[in-house]
Order: sequence, then structure tokens, then C-alpha cells
Amino acid sequence: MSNYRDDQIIQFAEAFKALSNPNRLRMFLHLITCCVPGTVGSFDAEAGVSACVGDLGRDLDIVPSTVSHHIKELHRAGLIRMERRGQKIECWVDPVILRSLARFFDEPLT
Amino acid sequence: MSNYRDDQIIQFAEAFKALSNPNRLRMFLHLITCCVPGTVGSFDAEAGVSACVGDLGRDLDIVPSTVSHHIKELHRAGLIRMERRGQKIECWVDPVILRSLARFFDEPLT
DNA sequence: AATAAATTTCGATATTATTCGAATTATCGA
DNA sequence: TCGATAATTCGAATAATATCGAAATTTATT
Repeated sequence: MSNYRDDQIIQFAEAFKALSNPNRLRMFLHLITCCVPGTVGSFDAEAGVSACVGDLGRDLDIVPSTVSHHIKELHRAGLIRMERRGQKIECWVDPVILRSLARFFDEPLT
Repeated sequence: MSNYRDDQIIQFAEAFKALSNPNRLRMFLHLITCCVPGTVGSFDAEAGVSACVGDLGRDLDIVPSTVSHHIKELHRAGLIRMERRGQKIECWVDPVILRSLARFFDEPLT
């Protein structure tokens, strides 16, 4: 039937579950648009381009502990990577899974 | 930030929610691979190529009422279309949303 | 009209998810 | 070392989801 193994299907389902929450999806889009996938945003406080946990929760009307929880979910699903830089923890989108998700929907059309 | 309006983000989140259940994702993949998106599968019982509700539940170890529920979810999320043909109800993938989902992940990479 | 096949609806239950607030940990700067 | 900032952990309340089985509906066949 499908070209994917069952464990791959499970993995895709996990990714979609992570993106099924509107707030998590907004965070993911924030990361996608604020910096080139695979890289953390440059630290320009003026331009407001950044990607730490606190920034991702801004404009979302949820408390920090909830933001933290959501980011952990995105990370568990393999969508983002995280790294501590001083007090802040930087996040960025994993370009590999982004590519595989694009192919997931693109392949059947080509 | 993102290129999408908030109502579009909500709509994407709905689509991802529908695909977040492994059984629903398998059904979706079944539809994608059994027939060209936008068309129902040809009715060749020999080849086993078809896309009615009963067929989608086969090999999935879930009862018909659960299959029906899942298909309704896929339909509510706008992922598939359905049409009655006699006793059976045929399903096929909506090519428009498939394209928009592909772009969702493809755009940031290009 | 009666039966069979395909699907849906409904109600129930068990599991999982969302979000909060309080308390805790980690790091930086004075 | 103290205080401030950033983030996490934990427990709890509420809401949503997945799945089943029984009963009902729709369509085709005899």
C-alpha cells in the first residue's frame, strides 16, 4: 500500500500531533519564519528576531510553564532542536524533518 | 510573523489533528496511494483497488463504527471528499488541501 | 416484503491533552 | 553571594479523544 514502514507512519503521526495544537503550530511557524530552518535566529534585539522559549510564548496568552510544555512536545516529535545559551534556551526547526514532511504531501502529487 | 492568517492556521491545525491518529493516517495514506488524489479508485475487485469505508478499515483491526468515525474526522478536517455510490460510500483525497499542505512545509525551504 | 450488506448514530468508558499556579533549578550580573 | 531572569517540574482541574458494542438507517437483491 503505502511507501512508508509502520514505524515511519507512527513518527509522522507524532509530528502531526505536535502540530495539531494551534498554539504549538504558531510557535512552529514563528520558528520557521524568524530564521532559516536549521539555524537559530540572529540575536538582534532591535529587529526582534530571536527564538528563545520566552519569545515563542509572547503574543500567545499562555503562561511560561505551558510554553515550556509545548516546546517539549515539539522537541519530542522531532520537529525542533534546542540548545542552552546562557540563561536562554534557543530553538530552531530541524530542516531534515521539514523536508520529509514536505515530501509526504508532495510525493503523491508528482 | 507568519504568512498565514489566524483562521488559516486554525485550519492547518485541524488537518494535522486529523492526521495525528495512526489509524486515520493509515487510511489517508491508503487513499493517497490507491488512487490519484482527486479521483476515486477504479473498481477492480481483483486488484483490490478501492476506497469505500469498509476497505479503509480492513487490515486496521478496528470495528466499522470506529472506521466511520475516523473517516468523518478526515472529512471534517477537509482532507477527503465522500460520495454515496449505491450501498458503498466512496472516499478520495482532496487535491487542493494536499497541495496546500505540501506548500506549508515546502515554502520555508525554498 | 423480507433479508442482507454497508454505513452511521448513540451511549459508555478509558485514556490522553490543555492549561494553570506554585515551587524549583539554572545562569547571569552587581 | 544575592537578586533577577529564564526555564522546568509537578500536581490538579477540566476538556477532548479513541474505541467499542448495540441499535438504527440506507440501499440492493430476491
